[in-house]
Amino acid sequence: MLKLVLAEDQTMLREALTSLLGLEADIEVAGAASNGREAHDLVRRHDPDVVVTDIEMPDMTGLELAALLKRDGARARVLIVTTFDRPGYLRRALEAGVAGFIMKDGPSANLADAVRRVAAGERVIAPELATRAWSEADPLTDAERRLLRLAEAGLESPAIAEATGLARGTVRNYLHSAISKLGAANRVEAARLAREKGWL
Amino acid sequence: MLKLVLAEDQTMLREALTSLLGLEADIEVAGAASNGREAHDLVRRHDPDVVVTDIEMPDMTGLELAALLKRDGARARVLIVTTFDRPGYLRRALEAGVAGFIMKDGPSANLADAVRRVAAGERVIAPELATRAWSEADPLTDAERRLLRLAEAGLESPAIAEATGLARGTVRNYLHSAISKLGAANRVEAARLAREKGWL
DNA sequence: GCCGCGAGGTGACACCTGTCATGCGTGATG
DNA sequence: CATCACGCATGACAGGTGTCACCTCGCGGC
Repeated sequence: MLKLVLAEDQTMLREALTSLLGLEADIEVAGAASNGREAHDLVRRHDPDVVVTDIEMPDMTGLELAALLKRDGARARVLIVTTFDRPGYLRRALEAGVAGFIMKDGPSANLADAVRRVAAGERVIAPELATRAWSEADPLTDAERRLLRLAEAGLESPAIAEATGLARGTVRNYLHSAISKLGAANRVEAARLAREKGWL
Repeated sequence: MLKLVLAEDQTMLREALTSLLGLEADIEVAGAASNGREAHDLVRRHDPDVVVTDIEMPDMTGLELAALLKRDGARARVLIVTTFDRPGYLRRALEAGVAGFIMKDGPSANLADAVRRVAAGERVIAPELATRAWSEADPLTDAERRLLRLAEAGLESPAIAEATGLARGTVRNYLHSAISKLGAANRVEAARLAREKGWL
């Protein structure tokens, strides 16, 4: 019997997956959480074989959860199930030592199958992503990422400088650097591109 | 027996919902589509009692589908199931004559229930949204919306002017108008706010 | 006919932005 | 010790942006 913990913030999908996985004869859903922190608690309490988790959740993302479980030395193997085919996500997931990474766009029959294979020690990666994961590395520095996030929200350079403690000129230098690394025409496009790649 | 057609672009959720609704004794899922256009075909073919649809889908959104079915004079009643609690979406949905509007964040047990009530002629609206729907009307004109969408992608005024056939000055006038209507500091923030309200 | 109105446009001004050259510390590496 | 890279900063310039006052043209109402 495979014991698993589920983390997914959308209630309807969480409950639907809980029901469907529960129907499998060899799988038992020990707990379902709506964010990473709750999931972390559930893992400590139930010591499951597999953790199935979304990425984008409030409070703690699935990627942060995976990194935390790795640090804990938890026995559970992590299977990421996500909406977004952002290469950066897969890359960060692999760095956090996850055992599987599949997409919500794939057929749901894949899910139980992936859970079994992950539990058996296999590594399961959505094939359409496998080739792209390492093809494009995140070229941004931490500072550039931070400023891009602020620019994305519509802050102007003086406001960003204020918020970060940097000089206005430095803000523009960092953004310039990000813009040219990404091949964008301006900060707005740069933020959009970085977000699409999963680098933000 | 209630016959229904489902439209949802995320394969995993679509299949999960199809299974769960199929388990209900009084509900039959006649077809499931991954976008609005496919769903429209399925409705014509199956003439269902209820259409359960997501909003944000490629090719044709759920809101466009609802409007189209209304124009067709289709018998089917439409139940929107969405991730986003954007007041503008609910408002547009009501204008398109939908019979129900619930959120994926609600418990999945609600879904079958909502389907039955919608089929029975009731109107079902997620209570947390009902009060907010008409509280804030979309103040934007069509031109402003179009330009905001382009600005959001990172285009600059000359490029927007080129794309729309307007003069550069006019582009700035429209954006200025949108910015001040939304109480934003610049076009980027304006686009973000409008998107959050469901006006874009 | 003419009045008003709204869509679209012009021009000017202060400020923000993207680009680039250049400078100054500090800590690592030879 | 020298120097080299790196993080942060400055200054200057062309061009984009936000704001505002004002113009023009077409069209429906009176």
